[in-house]
Amino acid sequence: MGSAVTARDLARQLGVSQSMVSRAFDPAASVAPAMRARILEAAAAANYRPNGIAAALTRRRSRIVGLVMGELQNPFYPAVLEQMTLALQAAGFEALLLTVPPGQQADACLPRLRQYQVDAVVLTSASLSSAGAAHWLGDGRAAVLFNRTASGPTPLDSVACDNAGGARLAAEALLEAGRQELVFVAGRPDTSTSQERERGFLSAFAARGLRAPRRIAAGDFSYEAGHRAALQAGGADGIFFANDILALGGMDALRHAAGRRVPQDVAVLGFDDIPMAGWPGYALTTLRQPVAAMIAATIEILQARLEGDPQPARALRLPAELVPRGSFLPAG
Amino acid sequence: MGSAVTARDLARQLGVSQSMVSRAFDPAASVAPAMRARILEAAAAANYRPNGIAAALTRRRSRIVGLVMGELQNPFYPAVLEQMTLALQAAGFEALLLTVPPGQQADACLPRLRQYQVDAVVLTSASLSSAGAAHWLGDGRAAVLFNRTASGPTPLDSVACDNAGGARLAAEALLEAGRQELVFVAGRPDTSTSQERERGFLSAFAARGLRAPRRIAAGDFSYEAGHRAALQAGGADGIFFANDILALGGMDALRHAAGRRVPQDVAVLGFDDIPMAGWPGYALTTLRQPVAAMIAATIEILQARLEGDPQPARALRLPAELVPRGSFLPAG
DNA sequence: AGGGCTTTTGCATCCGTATGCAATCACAGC
DNA sequence: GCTGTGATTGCATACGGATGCAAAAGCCCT
Repeated sequence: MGSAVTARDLARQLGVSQSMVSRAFDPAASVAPAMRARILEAAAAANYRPNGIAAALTRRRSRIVGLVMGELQNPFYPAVLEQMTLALQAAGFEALLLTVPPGQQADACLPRLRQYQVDAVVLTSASLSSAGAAHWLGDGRAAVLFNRTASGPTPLDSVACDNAGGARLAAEALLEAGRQELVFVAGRPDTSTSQERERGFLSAFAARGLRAPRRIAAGDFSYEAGHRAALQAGGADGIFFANDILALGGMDALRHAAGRRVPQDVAVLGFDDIPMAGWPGYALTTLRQPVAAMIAATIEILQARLEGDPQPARALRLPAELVPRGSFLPAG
Repeated sequence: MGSAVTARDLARQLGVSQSMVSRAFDPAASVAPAMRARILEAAAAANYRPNGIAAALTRRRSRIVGLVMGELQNPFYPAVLEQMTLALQAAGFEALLLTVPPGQQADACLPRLRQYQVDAVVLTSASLSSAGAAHWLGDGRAAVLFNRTASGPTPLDSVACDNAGGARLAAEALLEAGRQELVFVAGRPDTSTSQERERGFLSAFAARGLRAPRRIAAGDFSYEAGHRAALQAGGADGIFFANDILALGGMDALRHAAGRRVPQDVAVLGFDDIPMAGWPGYALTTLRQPVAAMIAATIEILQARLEGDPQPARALRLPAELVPRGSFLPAG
């Protein structure tokens, strides 16, 4: 603390000005190569690193990105969080993690984020009101919705996977396998993921002139909700759950409570491809989200926006991939 | 950005000095009640909040706590992360999330944490070298190991659950139930959790003058490792896994690959009580870590240290609780 | 050698807030 | 009404670095 070396200390020690120390750390600054080398060497020796807080103050850019997470109990997100943090670090940002207190709107986090001069926000789970978004963006800060899409017209960029397309794949595979009585289990109704997956699933039926499959509302994206939903599925021979965690709960219900065999009696499909989907006890056939690509895209968009990219907001969609496992083996 | 209201703006508008605005936000400062009310009201109207970055600069305290996480793929940690973030927020801190790139020492994160003037660090999974710890603490910053204990003599505080005691409970329950051929499955060997759980498990045997149970090294704390380990368990009639995720992999192996019934043929116990342990498909009997209490203790220690508490480092242990489920029903 | 240029460097100042210190004010006691 | 005392307030400066601007130093050419 008192022992922390400052740019001034280093400058004095080297007999140069503090500005030069500052510039030596800015690759874009014009500094004689010899001088830069001398400074960086001395800095390394003294264990000096520019104070990020002070830099943030003058630059009006903190290089901190707020990560607003909810639903951390959905096993899809920990992996996202881990990779996102690493990717942000690699891009030169730090990640400030905010958890939305259950039931709250993400808008509640904005004041705290502004207070810490966060450059950008990545929102998963929770979304922003368009008023909140407009306010935030108006300040020259960036925001990206991850695995989510804004409902109304919005100035927010979003990155998600092609939920509808993935769900259509699920429906087509089930239909081609000759499954007759299909069911869709919806998750949290106010999420774009659940809505889009439902829409995509239905679209395959419409395209073939079939009547829409039965729909069960699980209420939210939890194991327990999936469990309950599956018990209402009656004699369905194919169930597409809005995400994996629902599907796992559903499979357990089907097998242990309803006494039905998966996949012989009933095929089960999920969405996300969380680690547990691959466990032999479940072997859940599912649609894999291209997480790595989604994260890369997110960061690219953030950086572009921070550099002032004036494009209108985009809703980027990356394709989901069907991962066949034991809970349903597609024909062919 | 340009539109951000500063304390000066507000002060000018109110015809007072900037200092008064600053003080109005400091509950300990002496400000006439009427003045404070007037300022806070105007602040609210103007949507003003003190710039945390600037405050951090003058205060030499950022009110940011670094959270160094690893093993985010272990479902025990997401819950910890979520609660920890909420608790830190409630205590007036922000959480900066750092992921240790796989295989790296947490020391690698310290420079970045210093750079952002983080007040304190909470380390889960990864640990600090004692040199790194000494350096960090010497700077007036705090650090706490969570769910981990330092191996050698160390100046680091730690909060964990009583792993040895919990493991002893597991052993005693198995022995009292008359299980004869017991096995301990170790996790990552260099973690205090695995070591202590093993030690505690063995101690129950020693106390009864029984020879030590068999030991299988899973290698790390993953589902797959647990799966592999269980296949080596032969005719064991009771297996205590160093944590839940190992136990789940083990149960699947026992049931689906080894064709053994749980709990009739073999009792299975885990440690942590992750959400999946409660799923009906597993119904894993396990030792619950008192996560909420551990987090509260962690924050309490952090705060005390930041206020200069000179106590020697403590290793706090909170008791684990046996949660009986279907994978092993203790006698009585 | 001198002029016109391009790099390098240093000087000052600013970012937005906190805080020690001195000035001011309010109010009680006499 | 005047002085003493404590509560309020304003002033000035510091925190650690970034950066516009001008001064200084090279450099190339005629």
